Amino acid sequence: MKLTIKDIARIANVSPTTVSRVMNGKTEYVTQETQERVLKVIEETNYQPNQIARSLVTRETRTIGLVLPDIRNPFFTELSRGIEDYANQLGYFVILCNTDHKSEKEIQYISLLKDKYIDGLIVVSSLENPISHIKKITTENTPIVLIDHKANDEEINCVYFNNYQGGYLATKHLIDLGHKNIGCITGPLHVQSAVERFNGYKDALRDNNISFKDEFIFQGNYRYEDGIESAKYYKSIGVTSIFASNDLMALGANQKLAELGVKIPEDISIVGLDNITPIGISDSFLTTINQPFYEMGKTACSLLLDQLKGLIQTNKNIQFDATLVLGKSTAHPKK
Amino acid sequence: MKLTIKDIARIANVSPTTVSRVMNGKTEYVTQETQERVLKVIEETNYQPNQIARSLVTRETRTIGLVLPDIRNPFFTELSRGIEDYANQLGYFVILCNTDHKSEKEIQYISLLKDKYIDGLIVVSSLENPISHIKKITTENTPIVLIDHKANDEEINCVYFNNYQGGYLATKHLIDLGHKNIGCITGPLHVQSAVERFNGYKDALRDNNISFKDEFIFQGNYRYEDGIESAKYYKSIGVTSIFASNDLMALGANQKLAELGVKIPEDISIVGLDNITPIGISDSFLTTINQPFYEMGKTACSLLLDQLKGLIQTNKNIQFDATLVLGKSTAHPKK
DNA sequence: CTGTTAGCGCGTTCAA
DNA sequence: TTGAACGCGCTAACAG
Repeated sequence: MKLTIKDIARIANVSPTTVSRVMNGKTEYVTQETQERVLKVIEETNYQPNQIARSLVTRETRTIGLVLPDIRNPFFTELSRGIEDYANQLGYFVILCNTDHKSEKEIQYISLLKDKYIDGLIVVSSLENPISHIKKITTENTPIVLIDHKANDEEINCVYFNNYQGGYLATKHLIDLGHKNIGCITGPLHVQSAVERFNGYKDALRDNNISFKDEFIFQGNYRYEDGIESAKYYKSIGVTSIFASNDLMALGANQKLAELGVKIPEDISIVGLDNITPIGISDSFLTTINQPFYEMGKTACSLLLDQLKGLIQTNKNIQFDATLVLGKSTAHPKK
Repeated sequence: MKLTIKDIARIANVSPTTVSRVMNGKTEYVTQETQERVLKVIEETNYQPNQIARSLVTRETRTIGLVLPDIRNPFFTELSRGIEDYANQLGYFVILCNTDHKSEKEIQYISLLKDKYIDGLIVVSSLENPISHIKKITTENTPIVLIDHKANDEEINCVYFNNYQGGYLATKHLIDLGHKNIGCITGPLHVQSAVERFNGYKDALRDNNISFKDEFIFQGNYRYEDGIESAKYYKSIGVTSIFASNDLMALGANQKLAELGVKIPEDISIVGLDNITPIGISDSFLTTINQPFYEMGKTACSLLLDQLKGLIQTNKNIQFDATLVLGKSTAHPKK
């Protein structure tokens, strides 16, 4: 049979309250003596308080919910470790929910997790209008952090990556190497991040007096296969370099181009974006733009816990910078 | 302010007990009429019962703990999705804890999660003697499933992969292709799975009258880098094929051998084990042995939940079979 | 400094 | 068929 606070109290010859006080460090009003006596009993009996009962009265579960599309996606794996490491360090547990990019699943999970079960919520949303949706199903007082989304004003806490800067830096790198014919594999252009990356590409060209050419654009969908598909096209039109809007497509293009006998980077330079480090690819092969997933997760979690503890009141928008990671997939164009 | 069962009772003009009965489907003794009235109020007020309070009396949290070394490892990512999909489908949440292969962290997590917070536990242990350790910190009645471990008798529920068969099949495949000089990159031989895979290799040779040669063995540590390191050695001693005890090492060896000008599979065939499908590697390149991570997770979870619900009493050991997955990294040896 | 009382929000007797 | 009373194990308010 499990021991309760009453048992400990009886054995230590004190009241349950005193035991509670000792456990919770409210030791200011407890004699050194009784304190030691209680601690000894707790130690000896290996007593652990019932968290459920405790939560019922304190109204905190020390558990946060993490809702994301799919943990198998390397971004989210890394992100989740950032979140979990931070949370666990502060004594919080993390409940993980995969939505598979489905709105119904996302809404259902959030609704289930809601304010009764968790202290806070971190969401990588797949909804069209996440803020209004999520605010509808959660209550005022549930702290929330949105990842990969940017809010207006201080509606909600947001942590996101500067996608525009990512596209800009990637393209600028190619320009700096001397490239003028620069292809761009875009992401799905109904998605914000893809548009921003694309805008970065366009502005980098403009700022360096290189004219934008429609035929250099290949619309992809962020998938490895899109990179594969683009390869034949780019080989045929003769660009000297390619900016792929994410690493998956960059690697796909690289793979297929190599198969087609195109030398990377001698014939065509490739730069990606995200800096996922897939197993089995020699490190530092791909030149890319780093997106600090782990750090973003950590920051999201710290933002959440700070709010939870009342350390901050206002919501924040925190943007993470893009940085260039040099690899072996880019070089000067051939003369 | 949050609504409680009392509020609903008052609004519907019944007692809290009746509301409780309606919510829990104990409707046998409730008039159709009152039932509808209560349901209507619940609907209108969007009332959701407090799970904490409920858990305090029912003694179930509908939450399970998942303790594993590192979610970033593709095996565990896949495994966790198998577990989560199954759990969520049945209305359970999953709390994820990464131990980074550290015994202290593992013990600490399990101890924290313990029987008060969760209904059951799934563990991929890094402990030397997981069963005795884990049984010590958990109580009798906490259902537990161990993954990647095999128990004697019915001490505990276990789900594991037939590593021996994996090593055997991989080696047999090379033999069937006509190879006689077959290298083996082993895993860390203080780990059970590595020993079993190695034994599979040895027995496959023996059963086919190929003598075991010490110089064909390269001891690795399951890391990509070990594969890289082994390449030079294998090139120098002139094997025609290599069985790598996991895919990571297989891919490492492949990478380095290619750089050294060795053609795969013409000069050297490579077969791996695990069937992880790393992003950026063309699908089906590597010939390997499939380990069904997702299925194993699902099975582990179903085992746990069955036990939770009292559907099964005895503990089970469930073994998963190895299957060959043909890729492009193996071929007949040159004459 | 310590203990008594009350109550968190539910499910579960037991009596009506 | 319904409801009043009790208790799950704990913390908080108030006395002493």
